This record gives sequence, C-alpha cells and structure tokens, in this order.
Amino acid sequence: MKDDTAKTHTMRAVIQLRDKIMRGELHGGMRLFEVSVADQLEISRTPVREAMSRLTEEGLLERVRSGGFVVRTFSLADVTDAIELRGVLEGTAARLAAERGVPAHDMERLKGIVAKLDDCFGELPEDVDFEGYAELNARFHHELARLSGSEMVCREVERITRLPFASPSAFLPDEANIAAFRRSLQMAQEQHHTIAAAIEAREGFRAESTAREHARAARRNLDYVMSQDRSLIERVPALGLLAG
Amino acid sequence: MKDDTAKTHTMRAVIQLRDKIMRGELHGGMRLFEVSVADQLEISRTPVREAMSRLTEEGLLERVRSGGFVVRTFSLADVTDAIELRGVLEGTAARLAAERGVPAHDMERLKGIVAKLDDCFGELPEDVDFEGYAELNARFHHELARLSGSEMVCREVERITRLPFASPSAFLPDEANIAAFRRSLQMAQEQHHTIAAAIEAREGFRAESTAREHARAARRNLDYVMSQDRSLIERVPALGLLAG
DNA sequence: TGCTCACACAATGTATACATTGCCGATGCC
DNA sequence: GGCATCGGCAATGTATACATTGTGTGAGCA
Repeated sequence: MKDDTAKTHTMRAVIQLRDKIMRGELHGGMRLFEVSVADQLEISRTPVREAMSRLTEEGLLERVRSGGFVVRTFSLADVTDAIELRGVLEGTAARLAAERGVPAHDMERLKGIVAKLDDCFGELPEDVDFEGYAELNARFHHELARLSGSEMVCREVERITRLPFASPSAFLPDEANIAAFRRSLQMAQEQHHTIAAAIEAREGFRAESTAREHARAARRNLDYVMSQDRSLIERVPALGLLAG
Repeated sequence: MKDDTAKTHTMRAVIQLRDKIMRGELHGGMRLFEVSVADQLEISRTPVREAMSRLTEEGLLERVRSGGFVVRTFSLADVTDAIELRGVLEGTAARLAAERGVPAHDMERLKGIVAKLDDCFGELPEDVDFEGYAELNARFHHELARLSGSEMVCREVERITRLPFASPSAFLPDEANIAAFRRSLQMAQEQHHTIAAAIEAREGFRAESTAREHARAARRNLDYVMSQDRSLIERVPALGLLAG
C-alpha cells in the first residue's frame, strides 16, 4: 500500500531517512555521509544522493558549503516561529480569499467541512471523535489554502505545513484527551466558523487575523507540553526532531 | 572570479541553466531531459541531474510526477502574489523585531543604512544615485529580515526573495529614470524611515503594515510596466521568465 | 472503426569505477 | 616548540554502462 510512493530506491531512502530524522535517531547537526548511509540502507550512493536532495527541498536537511548534507537543527524557537509563520501564511490565504472572493461552490465545500467538524463533538464534553476531527481539520486547512485563489500562496502554505511540527494536525492525534486540549479544540472549531463566515462576508482583515490566531492554538499546546507535561513530548511524533 | 562558485560542473550547469531560464530561452512548462541538457552543456548526466535538483530547491524547476523536470511557469498573477508574499513575510519580520525588541547596535546599523540611503538623493529631483540606492536597499531588506531575530523567518524571507521578480531590487536597476519611478523611490525611502522608527518604538502593527505596503511599491511598478510601457519588460531582467 | 495488447524506444533509475578535492596528521625544517 | 609542507585518506564529484520504467505507436482482433 505505502509502496505506492516507494517503488524506487530513491523513494525508499527518502522515507527511511525521513523516519529516522523524525524519531530523532539522526539528530540535528549530524552530518550524513553518502557512503555510510548507502551502506546502512544497502543501496548505492546515487539514489542516496537523490534522496538527500529531496529531503533538502523538504527542509529536513541542509547542504554544507563544501558539499554534503547535515540534518537540520530545530530549536524550540524554530517550532514556535514556524507555527507563527503558518498562521501568517494561512492568514494571507484567508484574507485573499475574502478580498478576491471565492466561487459559491468552493464556499459551500468549506462550510460543508466545518459542518462535519461540528459533528465530531458529541453531547458530553469528553465525547469527541479525534480521528475524524484530525482528518477534517487537515481538509479544512488544505481547502483554505486553495481558496486564496493563488497558486503561489497555496504552495507556500503547503510548504511550511510540510514541517511536521508546523502542520495543523501536529498536536492533535492522541494527546487531546486532556481537558485543556479539549477546550482548545472547541475554540479552534469556533475559529473555523469565524474564518468561513469572514471569507463569505468579504471581511479580509477579520479572516486574516482569525486565521493567524487560530494557528497560535498550536503554539499554546506546544507551550503546555513543554512547560507543564514534558512526558507528552514523546507522544507528539513531530517533536522527536527537536534539538537538545 | 565568478568561478568562485563555478568550480564544479554541477555549479556551472546551475548557472547556465538559471541564465537560460531567466532570459526566457527555456520557457515555462518546457521539459528538461537529462540527456539533451547534458549534450548541450557537454557534461554527463550526473551533474546535470544534480544541477536540476538544486534549481528545484531554488524554485525555478519542478519535478514531474513520473520523473524528470520542467521549467516552472510564472504567470503575471504569480509575480503579483510573490510580491504580496514578500510583503507579508517582511512585514512579519518587522513586526517580530518590534515586538521582541532588537539590540541597540543592530538598530543603529539599520538606521545607518537608512541615513546612507538619504544621501543617494541629490538636490535636484532627477539627481539620484541609482546604483548606490539599489545596493543599500538590498542591505536594508537583508538587515530587516535579520532583525526579526528568527532564523526561520529570515530563511523564508530570503527564500521568496530569491525569486528574481520578487526581490526588493527587481524593479530598480535601470528603468528608474522615469518621473513616476523617481517619485516611488522617494516614497519608498520614507517607508524605510517609518519601518525603522516603528521597530525602535516597538510599534509592531505599524512596522508590519508599513513593510507590507512598502513591498507593494514593486507591484505598482510592475503594473506600470505591464499596462503603460511594455517596452520596459525587456529592461527588467527578471521578467524574462514570464509566461507568454 | 475502435479497442487492446505488445513491442520498441526513449527517458529516468541505479550501480560502480575512477577523478578530484579538501582535510588532517605526521614529519621535517626553521 | 611552532609552523609549514607533504602525503594519504576519506568524502564528494563525474562519467558511463546497464536496468527499469513508462509511453507512444502499430498491428491485430473484435
């Protein structure tokens, strides 16, 4: 199944290296030598090189001036700033959507996603369909980027989103069964409504500032994990590549 | 001298391909085949592949699903949106600098650049040192990104700036001896002052919105070129890669 | 006539041998 | 003792042969 994208040695190398970086097995700043990686993955240098180049595009590796690659280092500040940047970019997407207007059927699709997100909340506060929420949330954010009507903006949103800890779903999957997080989910869903309404009403400023603040929910969750309950770090996969 | 960065076949290929793309010799959407490019540049496929991979990181090429590369297509809308995005990102840099505060000596350096920019304007309106302005302008924008204090923000600003038509100096070099453009230079310099002052006064909103508007000066110049005097297109090198 | 299958060619994917470079350590000279 | 220079090794750079894949075209069949 997953071999759909892993037909070639290059893609397998991309996947394996990405995994190792994410789980912190290859820590930030570590130099990756073509030969040793090739030995370890039991393929030749050529696809390894190709894979490292792709991971550089993805932002997980960096080229060294004199040649070769190192694993990119991410500090806590980088995570915070990446989330802020996602907010800024999604805010821009929302503003442009509002200012330029969106076709009716696209608007309906967005509102449809928001409505389905409502259905993820049951009668009781602790009665939340996390899995469904996560998937619909991802779709909402994807759709929001598209609604900007700008391929350029869409591309940059998806680019920053590809950093695992900056993704809209980074802090969702599993640890949300804490009261504080449940409340933040409710609030986030309120913001989904607001963003959609602002776009429909052509209120650019409101759309932008709400989308920006919406991203900062992730930052609040990050702060909570780091300062209140560091045991959660391991349960947020994306935080495996944090320096330190 | 320029061979500093062109020691290897790979780097020479990067430079030559980039040039050809910029001057429109390789137009958007055109597929680049490893073998034919290798033949043309008289090197083997390996460095060609490496070069194309780097140009993909740079945003000038795109990978094709089934393998291979095409020259990225840039529409007029893409140029407009890239400029808007630069404004958004530089605005974020300015806001963060204001909100988080900057060290005194960094502030002085920024103000020093602004002062030197003042010196580029002579007594007479048409008495402007374009070359000096362009260089100092580039330094101002570079410094602004740094002042954000965020490596992440700095990196993304420099990334979007690498798109030739989105660079702060894209519309400066040469065609500025038109009255309308001279006025826009004066206004831009006013904005430089305002941005610096806002950062120093910790006025985040003002810093952000001014930096954003500042970028839109480039958009105005673009609109002028496209609607009033298309003969200038050829004199703005970055516009060579616009889709026909 | 239209569809499908198969074959061939063209293009990328991969391995590997060889070239080049740049760094580090050892040895010698000052 | 410190510095400079000269190996030598390790790592990347390059070329090329061969493998694999994907695509287009033609023929054959329904």
